[in-house]
Amino acid sequence: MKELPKVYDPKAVEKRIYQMWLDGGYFHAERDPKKKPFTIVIPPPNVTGQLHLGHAFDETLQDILIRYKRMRGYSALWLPGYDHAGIATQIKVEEQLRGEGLTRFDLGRDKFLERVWDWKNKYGDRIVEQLKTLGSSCDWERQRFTMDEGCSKAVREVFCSLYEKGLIYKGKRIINWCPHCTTALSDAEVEYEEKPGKLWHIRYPLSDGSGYVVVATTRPETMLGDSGVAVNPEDERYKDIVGKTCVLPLVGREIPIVADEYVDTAFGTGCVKMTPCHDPNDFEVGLRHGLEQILVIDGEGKIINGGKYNGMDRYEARRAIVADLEEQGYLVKIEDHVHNVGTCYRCHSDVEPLASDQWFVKMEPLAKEAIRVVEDGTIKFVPDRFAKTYLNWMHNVRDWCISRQLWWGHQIPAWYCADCGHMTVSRTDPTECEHCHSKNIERDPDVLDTWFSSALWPFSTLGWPDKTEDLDYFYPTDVLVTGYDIIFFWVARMIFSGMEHMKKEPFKTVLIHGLIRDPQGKKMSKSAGNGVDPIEMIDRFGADALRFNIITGNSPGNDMRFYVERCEAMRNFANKIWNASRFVMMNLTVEDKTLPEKLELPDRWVLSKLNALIKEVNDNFDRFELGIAAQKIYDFIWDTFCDWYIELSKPRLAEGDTDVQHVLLYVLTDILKLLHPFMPYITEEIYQALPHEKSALIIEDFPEYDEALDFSGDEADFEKVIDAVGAIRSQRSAMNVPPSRRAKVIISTVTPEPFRAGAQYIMRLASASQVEVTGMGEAGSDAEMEAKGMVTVVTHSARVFLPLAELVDLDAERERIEKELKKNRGFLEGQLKKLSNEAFISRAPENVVAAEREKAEKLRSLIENLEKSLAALK
RNA sequence: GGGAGUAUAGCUCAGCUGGUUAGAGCGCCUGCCUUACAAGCAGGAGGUCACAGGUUCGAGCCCUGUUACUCCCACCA
Repeated sequence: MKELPKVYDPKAVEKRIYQMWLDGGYFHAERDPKKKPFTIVIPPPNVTGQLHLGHAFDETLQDILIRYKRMRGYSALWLPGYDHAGIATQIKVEEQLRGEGLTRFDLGRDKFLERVWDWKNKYGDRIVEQLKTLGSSCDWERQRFTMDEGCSKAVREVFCSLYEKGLIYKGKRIINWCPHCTTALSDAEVEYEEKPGKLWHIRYPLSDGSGYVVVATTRPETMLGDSGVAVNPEDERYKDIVGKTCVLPLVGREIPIVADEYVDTAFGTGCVKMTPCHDPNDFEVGLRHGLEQILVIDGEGKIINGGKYNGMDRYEARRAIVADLEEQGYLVKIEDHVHNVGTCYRCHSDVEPLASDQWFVKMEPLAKEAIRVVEDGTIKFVPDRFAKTYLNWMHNVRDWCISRQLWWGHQIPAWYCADCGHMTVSRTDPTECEHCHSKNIERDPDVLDTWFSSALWPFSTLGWPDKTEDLDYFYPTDVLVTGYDIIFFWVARMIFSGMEHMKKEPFKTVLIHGLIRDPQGKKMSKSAGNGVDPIEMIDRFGADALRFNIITGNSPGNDMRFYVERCEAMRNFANKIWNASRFVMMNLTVEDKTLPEKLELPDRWVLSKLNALIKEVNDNFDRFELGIAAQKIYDFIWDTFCDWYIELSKPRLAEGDTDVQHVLLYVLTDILKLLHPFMPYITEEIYQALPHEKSALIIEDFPEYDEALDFSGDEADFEKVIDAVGAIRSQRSAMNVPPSRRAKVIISTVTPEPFRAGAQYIMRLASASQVEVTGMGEAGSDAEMEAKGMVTVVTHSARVFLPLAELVDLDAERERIEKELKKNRGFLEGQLKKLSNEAFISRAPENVVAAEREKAEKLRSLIENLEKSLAALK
C-alpha cells in the first residue's frame, strides 16, 4: 500500500490522473448494442474564448451526469466541440490587424480568412486544454467544430432544404444593425437598456400655409428620412388635415399626412413622423400608404442622403439638427423621456434599426412542432418554469434574420447572375447561372448567423446529413445543459431544427442552470474586472474543490454568488476525505472489502446509513438535484463516517479486529464511488491506492440501494448510544472537565442492550474510565446517586450518572436543568395538545400519529428524568 | 404593458410531493496539538422563516393580497 502525504495536493495528482483516464480510453463511448446510450452534446464554447466560471458551471454539471451514467452502465457519450463564433472571433482578428495598422479590407476576404484560420489554429486548443483541467470526461476522439467539413455540409444542406421548402427567403426588412460590428443582428441579439433620453417636439408646417403639426421624436436625426406624418383616423383634432402635405424642416421635402390605426392618440401630440427606413412600425405604415423609403443612416452609423449633415455620426447629427431646428424656430419643446434603447449583445453599441436586404428563416411553420414537443412533454425543461419562458417566446417568435455582413462564418450558398438577375441556391458550388447558364455569377458575400450552425449541433456532430451509425445510436441526445440566458439563442433553435430535419426531438431534457455572479450579486464581466478565473481557482484549490463549490449551495435554475472562501471550504473537505482514507489505509491488513458475517452494532448503524444515502443520491440524480445529492454525500462523509464511524473503529482496530477493517474499506469504497462524479480526481487517486477490483474508479459500478443492508432498527438503537455520548460531552464541557480527567459512567435505562453493546465506544468517545449499564432504577435513586457524588445527565432513553459532583456549581446546574425542563415541558404540552385533537388522530396518517405518540413518550421520560435530577439537587 | 423569480441565523444559501425541537458553510464564543486531518476535534451562542389574511388536524412549504429587490419578453413615436 502506498504511503500518502499528510495534506492532499491536487497539483501532484490531477494531471497524472487525467492522463491515466485518457490512456485507458475511458472517455470514449462505443456503440454497444448491449448498453443503453446516454448522450450529451457540449454547448460549444467560442473557439477563441477563455474558460470562465459560466463554462465551469456548465461543464461540471455535464461531467457529473456523464460520469454518473457511465458508472450506471450506460454507453455515455459526452460530445465536445467548439463554435466559430462569427462576430466575436472576427472582431478579435480585426483588432489584431488594427495593431498592424490594417483593416480586413486591406487584406481582402481570402487573405483575411487565412488569418482567422491561423488564429483559430493557434488559440483553438486553449479552451479545450482548460476544459480538461476541470476534469471533463469528453470523448475527445469525437471533437467537432462548427466550421469543420461535416458541420459545414450540414449547414449547407439545411440552408438549401429550407430554401426549397420556402422557409428561407431574402427580403428587404427593417433589421437591427450594429454600426460597430457593421452587421445585421437577429432580434435575439439585441439587448434593451433603459436610458434617459429626450422627447423633442418639432413643428412641421403645412404646405398650404394653413398651420402646422407638431410631432414628437426621441431620435430627431431620423427626420432626414421622413416621408410622411401619420395621425389616427379617429382623431378629431386632425381629421381635416389628412390628405394634406407638410414641409419637412431643414430638408424642405413635401411629405403627405396619412391616417393610420397604428398611431396612439394619447401619446405625445398624436402626430407621428414616419421614417420608413429606420423604424419597424414606420416601415409597415409606409408600406400601407406607399411612403417613400429614404435611407439616411449608413452601416457605420453615419448620415447619408442628408444634405449638409452627410458624413456626420448619428449622434453628432442629432446635436446639429436640434441646434438648427431651434435656431430656425421649429423646436417647440424638449421633454425628459426614459426609453429602451436596443444595444448589440456583443459590443453594446446602440443598435440602429434600418431597412436592408437580408435573409430570413420563416418561423411560423417551424415553431408549430417546436411548441408541440414542449407542450406535450416530449422535451422537458428542468426546472419546468423555463418551459413557460420558452413557449412564450416561441408563440410570439418573428422571422429570424440569419445573414451577417461578416466574412468569418458559413458563406451563404446563393449566387446572383449579372446577366439575367436570377439567383441560384445550390448544395454544390455552381459554375453558371441555373437559369440562363451565364458564367457571370457572383456569390452572396454574407455569412450565416453563428447560431444557425449551433442549431444543428445535436445531429451535425453525429454525422448528419449522412446516415451514420452514431446518429442511429446516440440521437436523440438525452440532456442538454445550459444557462437560461441562451434559451432563445440556442435551445429554441435546436428544438425546431431537430424537429424539422430529424423529425425527432434533439434531446429529452433541458437542464437549465443560473448564472454565477460576484459576491455583490453582479454579473461577472471582463470590463467590470470582477471576473474570477476558474483556472486560478483550480490552481489554488484543485479542480475537485472548484467543482464541489459550484455544484453545492444553490438550487437548479437559480443564480449563485461565487465566494472564494467556499472553494477553500471544499478544499478542506477534499483534505478531510484524503486523511480519512489515509487513516483507513494505515490500519489496513486485509485486501478485500467483503462484509464480515458478524456485524457489530456500529457497523450495522453505518451500513444502514450508507444504504439510505445511496438511495437518496440515486433519487436525487434522477431528479437532477445534483446539489442536494452532493450535500448529502458531504454530510455523510464528514459527520457519519469521519466524526463517528472512524472514531468508533479505533478501539477495535487497536485490538486487531479485522472485521472492522472490512467494513471501513467497504464504506470508504462506496463513498469514493458516490463522490466520484462530483470530485473525480481525488476519488480516483485514493481508489488507485486502495485494494480495488476495476482498473479505474471511473468505470466502477455506482452503488445501488440494497435491501439486505437496511438495518433501521439497529440504526435507531445505536443513535441512543450516540445521544448518550453527546449528553455526556455536553455536560463535561459545561463543567469544564478536561478530556484528560476520565470518569466512570453509569447508565440507567429501560433498554440496556444497545448501551451494553456500545459501552466500549462510550468509554472512548465520552472520556469515560469505565461504563456500567444498569436497568432503570437499579443503580439507585437520584438522591442516592447524588449522595454518592454523582452528577446526572439525561437523554430520551437513559439517565447517565457521572461521579463529578465536586466539580458542579449547584446553582448553575439547577438553573440549567430548570431551563431544560421548561423547554421540554413546552414541547410536551404542544405534543399532547396535538394528540388530544380528535381531528388529528382521525385524519392524519397512521404513521404520523404513531411518530407523534412516540415523540410524546420520549419527552415524557426525558422530563421525568429531568425532574428526578432536579429533585436530587434540592 | 405581460410573465417569471427571490425574500429563512451576522454573511452566503439548502430545506424534495405540507407531518421532527427549521439545517449547512463561513463568521462568532469556550475548551482541546485526543497517534487520519489545526485545512482539524469537542461544546456553544445566534432565526416571531418579508408582511397581512386564508385553507388544513397540522403551513417555511399550498391559496389570496401587500411590500421590497432581481430578471425576461413586448414596446409608445
